[in-house]
Amino acid sequence: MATGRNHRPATRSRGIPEATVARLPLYLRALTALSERSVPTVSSEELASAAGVNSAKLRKDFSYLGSYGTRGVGYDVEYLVYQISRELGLTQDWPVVIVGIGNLGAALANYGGFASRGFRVAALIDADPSMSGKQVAGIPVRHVDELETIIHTNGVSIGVITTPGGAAQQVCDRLVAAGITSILNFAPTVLQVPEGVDVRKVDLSIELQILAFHEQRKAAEDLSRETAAPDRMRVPAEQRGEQGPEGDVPAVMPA
Amino acid sequence: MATGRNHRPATRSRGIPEATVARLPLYLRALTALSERSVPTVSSEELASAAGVNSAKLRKDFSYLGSYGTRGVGYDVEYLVYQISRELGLTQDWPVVIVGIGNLGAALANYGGFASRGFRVAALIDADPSMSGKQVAGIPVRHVDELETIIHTNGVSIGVITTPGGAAQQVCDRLVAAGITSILNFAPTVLQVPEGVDVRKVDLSIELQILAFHEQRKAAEDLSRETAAPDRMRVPAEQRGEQGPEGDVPAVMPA
DNA sequence: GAGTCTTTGTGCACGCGTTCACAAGGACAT
DNA sequence: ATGTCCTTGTGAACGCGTGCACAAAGACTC
Repeated sequence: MATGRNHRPATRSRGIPEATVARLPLYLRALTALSERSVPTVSSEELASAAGVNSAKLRKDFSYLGSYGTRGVGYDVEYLVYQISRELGLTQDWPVVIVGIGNLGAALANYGGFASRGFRVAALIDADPSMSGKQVAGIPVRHVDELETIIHTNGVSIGVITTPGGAAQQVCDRLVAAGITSILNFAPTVLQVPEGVDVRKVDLSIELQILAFHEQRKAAEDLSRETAAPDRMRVPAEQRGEQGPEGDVPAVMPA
Repeated sequence: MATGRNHRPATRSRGIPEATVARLPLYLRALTALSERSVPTVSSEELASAAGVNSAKLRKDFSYLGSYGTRGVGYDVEYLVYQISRELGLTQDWPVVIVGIGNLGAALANYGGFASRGFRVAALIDADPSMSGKQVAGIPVRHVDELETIIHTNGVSIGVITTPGGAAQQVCDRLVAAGITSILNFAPTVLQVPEGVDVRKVDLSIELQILAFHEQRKAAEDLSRETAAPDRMRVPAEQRGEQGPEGDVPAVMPA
């Protein structure tokens, strides 16, 4: 080390940019892989490429955590793993409840990625009484009536909602009232929460729609590049249900 | 309304900011709900609140699409639904393949949100031969050897990867080679793709880690506030493994 | 110990996204 | 018609995130 001299850039654990926080898990994953291969050190260039980001960005991200690298050498893998884990709060064990044990909830319960890295499924909760007591991924499903009790007894502060959209807000309200302050929402619903509660959402159909937008744009570009005369596009090529990129079919006009 | 007609603000389908595109599905969902309740028009304020965004942002977003509102009145719900659907490319039907029919893949196959809005599961694909022929959500699972054939015959351009992390890059390469240009990746892997291929990732453990970060920060703030003033609820000093926000335990220092 | 080489850490500039604040525009009543 | 009232559409300012480019700093050689 010897580098220990000062370097406490004021922007310590307080001011880490949100965009950086969102990338730390990515770095952590890449570093863990390196660690398992017993790689001792890694340069910003190598690590950045493994994490799929730009090396300057990575260095700047790490600079918010502190000066953990060695110039001319790179970063100590084990040390970085520890620092990032600590920064993300993964040195402690976060109990999590999953509410809504349908296909998706069951899939998440079975997902191995939980326990491995600081998270533990404290309980599975469902509103269907016929589910109660059944085991999913070795964990018994409990009725939603017990929600508050479960949260208090286990000191849960993170909840995952995998209910149908219609039930999500209701479940959310109960979770928040019971003391949950972080929610991961898989339901296709915009949750209203009070100040101080974090919500992150994962929404399959939104992601697909964004992809569809770009896909459409790419198709339109290809089409206009293919035909020398950009006047009339719309060739049978491609999928059946086609539509000009400027398909101004009024269809439904406002009255 | 009679407002229709004219308005072609130059910034047509070309320059829609990415951030706006990502919000369009949100607006669309809120509008669809209004449409089902037969609400004829909606103001930017109302719609914004339903979509969980700021009304100025919403108006600016819509301004990229064109001038579809009526001053003093608001937006025509049906008309906006149509315009946004068209912009997102949902007036056509996108065939999608899901690769990796484990718990998650099966959950997605069962998810109703697909067909309802412009997407159709063209095939389920898995590498396990014993899965082949079995039905999941009424769709037969086919072997990964058929991947290329399936994609070509159905003109698929969007692929969903729900394999384990180790297989993801390999599957991705095959999808891209077969002509897929948009990928939704659920595997915990950073995919390398050539120029022109869009990848969006959904990663449960990354989301949880981000929540954990904020949760830790909130806990640290509460703790430091508690020293001065007593707090209502919140029983113990938190779960077992607590750690100061500045827990500078050197633990392992690099050489 | 001096010089070279490598890689970090960061100052700076730029572009995107967000928000404010208000003029422009249209509906509706009189 | 004319005036009032309401809501949109947008110019402008600001802040965050990104990427470049380079000086600073340590390791390694001779």
